Amino acid sequence: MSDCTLEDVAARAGVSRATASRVINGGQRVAATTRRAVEAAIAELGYTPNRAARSLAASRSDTVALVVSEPAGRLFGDPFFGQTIRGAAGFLGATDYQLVVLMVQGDADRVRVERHLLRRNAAGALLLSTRRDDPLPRSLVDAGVACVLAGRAPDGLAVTYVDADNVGGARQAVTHLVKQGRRAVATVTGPRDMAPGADRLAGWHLGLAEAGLAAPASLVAEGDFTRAGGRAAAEALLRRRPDLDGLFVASDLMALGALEALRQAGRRVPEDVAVVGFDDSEAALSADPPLTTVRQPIEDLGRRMAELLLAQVAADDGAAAPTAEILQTHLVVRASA
Amino acid sequence: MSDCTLEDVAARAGVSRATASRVINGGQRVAATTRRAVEAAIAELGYTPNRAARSLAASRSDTVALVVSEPAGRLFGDPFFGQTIRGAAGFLGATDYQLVVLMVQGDADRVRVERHLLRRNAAGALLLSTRRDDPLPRSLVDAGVACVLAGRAPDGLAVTYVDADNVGGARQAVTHLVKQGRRAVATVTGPRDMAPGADRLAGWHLGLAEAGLAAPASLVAEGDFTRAGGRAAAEALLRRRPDLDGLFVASDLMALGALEALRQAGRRVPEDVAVVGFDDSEAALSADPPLTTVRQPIEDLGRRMAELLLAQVAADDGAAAPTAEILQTHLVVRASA
DNA sequence: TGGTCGGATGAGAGCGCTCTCATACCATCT
DNA sequence: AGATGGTATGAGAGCGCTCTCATCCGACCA
Repeated sequence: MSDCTLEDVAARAGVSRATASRVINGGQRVAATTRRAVEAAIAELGYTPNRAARSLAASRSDTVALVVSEPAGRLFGDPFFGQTIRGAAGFLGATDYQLVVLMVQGDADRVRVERHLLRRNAAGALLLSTRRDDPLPRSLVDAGVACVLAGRAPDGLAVTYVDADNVGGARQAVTHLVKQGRRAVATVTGPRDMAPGADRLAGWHLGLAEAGLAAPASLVAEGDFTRAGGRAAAEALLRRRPDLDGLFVASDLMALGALEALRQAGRRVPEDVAVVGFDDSEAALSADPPLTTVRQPIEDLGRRMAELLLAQVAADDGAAAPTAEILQTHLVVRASA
Repeated sequence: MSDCTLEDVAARAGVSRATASRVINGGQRVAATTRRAVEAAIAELGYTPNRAARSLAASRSDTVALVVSEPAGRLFGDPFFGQTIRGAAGFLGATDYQLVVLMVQGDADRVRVERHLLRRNAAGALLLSTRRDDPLPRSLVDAGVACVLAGRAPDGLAVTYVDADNVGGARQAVTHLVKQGRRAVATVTGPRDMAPGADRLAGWHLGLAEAGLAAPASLVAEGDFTRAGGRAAAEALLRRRPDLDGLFVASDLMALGALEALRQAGRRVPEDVAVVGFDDSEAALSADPPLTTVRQPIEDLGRRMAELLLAQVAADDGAAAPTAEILQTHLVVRASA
């Protein structure tokens, strides 16, 4: 099984190396009998192509880079990171491509990774990064390196991306609250200059509008995706709007803080105030009461990113139009709303 | 910056390709002035070696495989997975090696991955897998492929591994409970045929022994690392030992279940029963009350695994003795104990 | 001064594969 | 029968690098 080359396969099948190669790569222009002979030889020998030789000769890479910018890793949290990798690696496992993980933790790394990609050491890149001002996506696009972003692309950047339906998910959450008879449905937002923060707020607006309810500024408080921030925002909301009876919080972690604030204020959840979070993190399940929340298909996101990247690589006629793909979210109803 | 080969560097430096290569690879037997000339050329040209060509010519791989067996991914949970990758990839980023993630989700994958590694398509493998009966580690060791396991190695397998100090962590937890004056300290264990389950139980025994307390079987209930399992085990414990005043639960998730059982039984935490978990997962923080727990240095674990693997690869005199490395755990005191 | 030794360097042969061409072959058409 | 076209195949030139040898040159010794 160990070392055996194309040459060996060719010899055993009684053909030339070129023909054996043809069979392996799609097998166009090969007579059926010849192909069968080669395939048999491959099976008997347990042949596996040498990846290095292959990509050297073809001057293309069989590697897909997953670039993780450190701030992203921190903010999105590990589950997000791990699940995305799982999705992408799972999909790529069925192809000839391999997933290599590139971590960017400082400027030296940034340069190294950028050079690596620009020199075409990977077929393309999957970018995980929250920073909207990260220059890497633009460099790659300009250099014609195939890439796919996780999360909505920055304005003005024509690049393929896959995102969870933040707007739709938030809308769903609000609709759910309204259906429970809530009329004063407030929201704790994420930072508004981050796409998920802005989008979930937009979804809240949409949900209220659909229900014919007003969305005054007094029902909006900005958090920062941390637990403490969620708590502070909820407290402000409670002060401004004592009539509050529904609360959509743009992340589970913030919702945990909001739950504290509500408890402290003597409000029962969900009797007095119904709460819906976002993310369906582990924390949502362990909250008290368990949090109704919006689940994002993170693993699917990783998978789709990989899929779209390969499509882009395959159709490398340069002019491949950037695609945007929005993955449906799903409301998980628990006790809090 | 883009394509420029060793040949270009050599030409610019006025030397032969061989000499340029020497400078890049350790630079033995090269005159100081020559070396400087080559280094200058490299800098000016922004040269980066072609990985494929390199590993083809040297017939070695610059790739480290991280093999994730699916059951492991599920059981350990995503945070474990993500953090390990982060640690390993972070460390490897500073070397010439790259981390490729290989997911094993079925038999086809198993064969593919095994063949991949046996054919030396990677310099070595980092193995993440809970199944003690997984045949992969043994195959690799037998074939002389460098590898490092996450978690204690199965008995009889001479292989390097890195593990968190499950015994010590559990001991610490128990000692903490005893120091709070608890005398009837029970434990909810993981499955005993899993190393972490067995080791944490051993730590519990150790802690009690050190405190001069007895450890009757009535204080032990087996869980399965799930929340429901933890709840059931705690209920059993409460039934058997109404005098229970301390509880060490071998995972946070199970501790969440135990907390439910205690609440239902009308016991206050920590007043009536003090509880300590294990893992310091996100859930621990959001539990009610926030869980005192044992934190494992997962990211360090990934980093050390990578480090030990490279050491093994470097010292490939075959007879490299397997190393075991145990990473210290750390008690995080919150409200539950 | 001739001989010797050792370190610096260059020449060149691959590593295992892909891919372009040229060639051989057969069928079809005039 | 000769011309034409299309398809299956083989020959061979690299891809960019490493590594073994042979070579060269200056230093040192007798």
